[in-house]
This record gives sequence, structure tokens and C-alpha cells, in this order.
Amino acid sequence: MLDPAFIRQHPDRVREALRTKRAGDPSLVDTFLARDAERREAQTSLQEVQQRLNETSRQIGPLMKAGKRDEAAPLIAASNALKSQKKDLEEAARSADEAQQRLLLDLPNVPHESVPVGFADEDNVVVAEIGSKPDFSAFGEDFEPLPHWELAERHGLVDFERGAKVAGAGFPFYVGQGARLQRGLIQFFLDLAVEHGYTEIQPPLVINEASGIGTGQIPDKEAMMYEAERDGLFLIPTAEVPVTNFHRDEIFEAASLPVAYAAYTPCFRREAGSYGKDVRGLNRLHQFDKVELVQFVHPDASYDALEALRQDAERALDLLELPFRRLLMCTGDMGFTQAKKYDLEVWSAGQGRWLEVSSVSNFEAFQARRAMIRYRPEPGAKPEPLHTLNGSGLALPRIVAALLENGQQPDGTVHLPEALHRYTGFATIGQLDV
RNA sequence: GGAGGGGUGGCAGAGUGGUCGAAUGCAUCGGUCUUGAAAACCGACGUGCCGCAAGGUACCGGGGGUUCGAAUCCCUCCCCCUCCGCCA
Repeated sequence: MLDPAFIRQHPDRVREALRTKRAGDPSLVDTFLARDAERREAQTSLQEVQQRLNETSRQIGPLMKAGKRDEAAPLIAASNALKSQKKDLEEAARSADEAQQRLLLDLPNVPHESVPVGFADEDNVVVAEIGSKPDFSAFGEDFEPLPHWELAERHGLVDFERGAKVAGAGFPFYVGQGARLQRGLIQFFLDLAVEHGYTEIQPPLVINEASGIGTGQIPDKEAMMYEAERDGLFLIPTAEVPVTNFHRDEIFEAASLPVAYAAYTPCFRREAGSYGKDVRGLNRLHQFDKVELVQFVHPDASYDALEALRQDAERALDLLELPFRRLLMCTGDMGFTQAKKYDLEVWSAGQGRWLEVSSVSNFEAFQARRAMIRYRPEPGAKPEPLHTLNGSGLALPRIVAALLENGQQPDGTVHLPEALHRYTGFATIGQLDV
């Protein structure tokens, strides 16, 4: 949610955000400004009537106490008249306020000035490419790296068919070394985050409507979530939602910032409309595991925090020896709530393509204002919204895909990076270590 | 799921129809005193909205109602606690 005062002062920047993010009709801004004016007018008249009503009632009190009913009678008549006026004004003020609030939820965050304007994948800027793609030339000219789904099947790591039988497509079972690899990666990512100063936290896997509104999934993007309608709950699409809402309606002292959390959770996404090679194997699932990093920071520090958070995620990729590239996402690819976003993509040798494994964003005050997460700049000062950030650190399935594809050997086994051995208990997939 | 009790400011805790946005204590902040600190004393100390400001207005879990007037009475929803049932 944007600051209404900001919209009044910079309507052009909000129109521009609507356009460059393709988040709606720029004229929404003008509708908002009209509702805003109406609301303020209605509210002012309402307050005037309320004031007169309060004054009258205050006069009646002592008279009634003294038993002077007859003297109170004309005042009571006057206040009854004011009351009917009040009812109408109340209705007007309320409907104007509701209309404005709804519009406020429909206006996207304004991109940071460093964000490139664009609408297509090509408009995202490849900021850096780190590490080198695996070199299979030593395996002979005939060697063709396999996609991960073939490796997974060969070693019985992931059972897609039984997952489809038991739950549906996109809900695989992990088996044997596959399951152990999942558990090891989760542990590895969490340990790394704690080492980087994050506090480990285990959130609920369902959220209520207010939480969905707080982080921006509701309204309008509910369709991405599985809903337990009878109980008014949603399965979390990411730990960002419960962890950010952990501090909903709270006020921090400036000295207590920044606050950083790391959470492992499964994530549930309906992914309606996906198809083709994008959903093959582990590329896109309805349920997947992820370690999420969330930070609450002072507004002056949020862009430094964004780079630091990004580095925390990149460190995991370094340790896993996975080649990756860092993308600065353009306005059109950025999403409704973000002010600036980086994506990290790993190279997947068997598929010959880049796979997104992390998305690191600064939301500035956008979520904080929705969720009423504030800080006090000085002791005794008026609370202000703080800045929230989050990033994946990291999402598992595509990491597994890349580890399998990049680590494959001519004999069909897969070598895992050194950093992982103590977590998995094995260095190679497809042959049991002693 | 059934029965009962309860939700008041950062915390504790008064207030059961009329200057109550709310006593008091603790915590916090500023000051006096002190070589320094503690103690003591003095003062400040919730949030939203409208307004340049003065000020106004709303909020005592959420919503609705009764009344000239509601933290206080009524209805309803949510949450917490106790007991019973069920249960990992």
C-alpha cells in the first residue's frame, strides 16, 4: 500500500508505475484522488456534526442529574435532529473511505529509480554471471548430459507417478537418497542463514485473510493459493507471508532494527495455467521446499540490506558450486509489491537452460503499510512504517535439478559438492558410500 | 464438539450509563539532587484520521443495536482461560 500523501504529491509517478508494471489502468490514480477528496470532505462535515452532538449531550447530562427534565427537553430535540444528519454523513464518509481503501489495495508499489523499464524477459538485465558451467568434454564426444528427471528415475530419487496417484501432478514423493538430499539441503541452508545472523523461525503453514492482505497476496492474487474455505485459511505460497505477518500491527524501537529471520517451509502454489517444458520434472511443482530469508529494516538501510540479502543467497550457490547469473528484474517482471527485485538463476546442464532458484526483493514500506509494521525513529516520536525485504535462500527443487544435471558422471552416478557431504552423509548419488 | 469465565494503554490493573481517552503501579524518556550511580523527588509518556496551526474527531477484541449520552446495557462474531469429551 502506498502512502496516500505520496499519491497526492506524485500522481504521475503512480500512473507511471501502473503503466510500467502493467498493473492496471493509470486512470486509477485519478479515481483515487477523487475518492480521496470526497472522503476528506465527508469526514470533515461528519466531525463537525459530531462535535455539536457531543457539546449538546454534555449539556444534557447535568440537567438530567438535577432532575430538570423540562430544561433538557429542547436540547434533546436538538440532538435528535443532529443524529439524523449524522447518520447520512456517516454513511457517506464510510462508503468514501471504503472505496478509497479498496483503491489503495489496487495500486502497485512504485519501482526504485534503478529499475529498468521493460515488459519482456529480454528487458531484465543480466548483472553478473558467476562460476563456470560444467565441462563434460573429458567424458568423450558422445557424452550427452541427461535432464534431472531421467537421473532421478534411474536412481529412484523422486517418484512423480505415485505422487500423481496420491495427490496429483506436481506433488512428488522423494525417496531414499532423494529424500535424504532434501533434508540435507534444508539443514544446510538453515545453518548458513543462522551463520549469516538470521534467527531461525518455524511458522504455521496456513494463514488467514488478514495476513494475505498484509503481504499483498489478497486481494486479486488469491488464485495462486490453495484455500481451506471452511476455515477461512490459505496454504502458504511462501514463508514470506507468515514470517512478515509475525510482526503485523507492531511498533519497533529504531534501536532494535534490523531484525532478520530464516524459515524453512514447504510452499504451496496452484500454478494454474502452467504447461510444457516449464513444468517437466522438478521445474515447477505445486508443493516445494524453501528456506526463506525475511528482514525488517530501517528505511535508510533497506537498499544496503537488499544487496546483503542477495549476497547471503549467492553464498549458498557458491558453496554448492553451482554456476549462476544475477538478474535485475525490469518493471514488467517485478510484481505488484516490489520496489526492486533480483532473481538468481542456476545453470542446468542437462536441460541447457537457466532456472530461477531465488528472488530477492525490497518492498520498501509497501508491505509494512499494509500490515502496519512500524518503527519509532526516536523515543517518543511518531511511528513510521519500516521497510521489509525477503529472498529465497534457497528454493530446493531446481537446486536439486541443477545438482543432478551438473554433477552427473559418465557412469551415471552424480557427484555432490563438498559442502553438502556432511549433510547428506554421502558424496555420490547412485552408489552407496562406506 | 459441550459447559462456564474473560478480553481496557508496553506490562499489570481500576473503572458497570454523564467532562473517561480512561485511576493507580511498573517499565520507558527528560530534569533536580549526587564525584558517579542507585534511591528519592518533579515532569513527560497510546494510535488512526482531518487541519499550516490552534484544535477537532474516532478507537477500551471486531461488527451491529439501545440511549440525548456507552469502556459500562443488548445482539453477534473472533480470540484467550478453566472443566468435560475426542485425540497426535
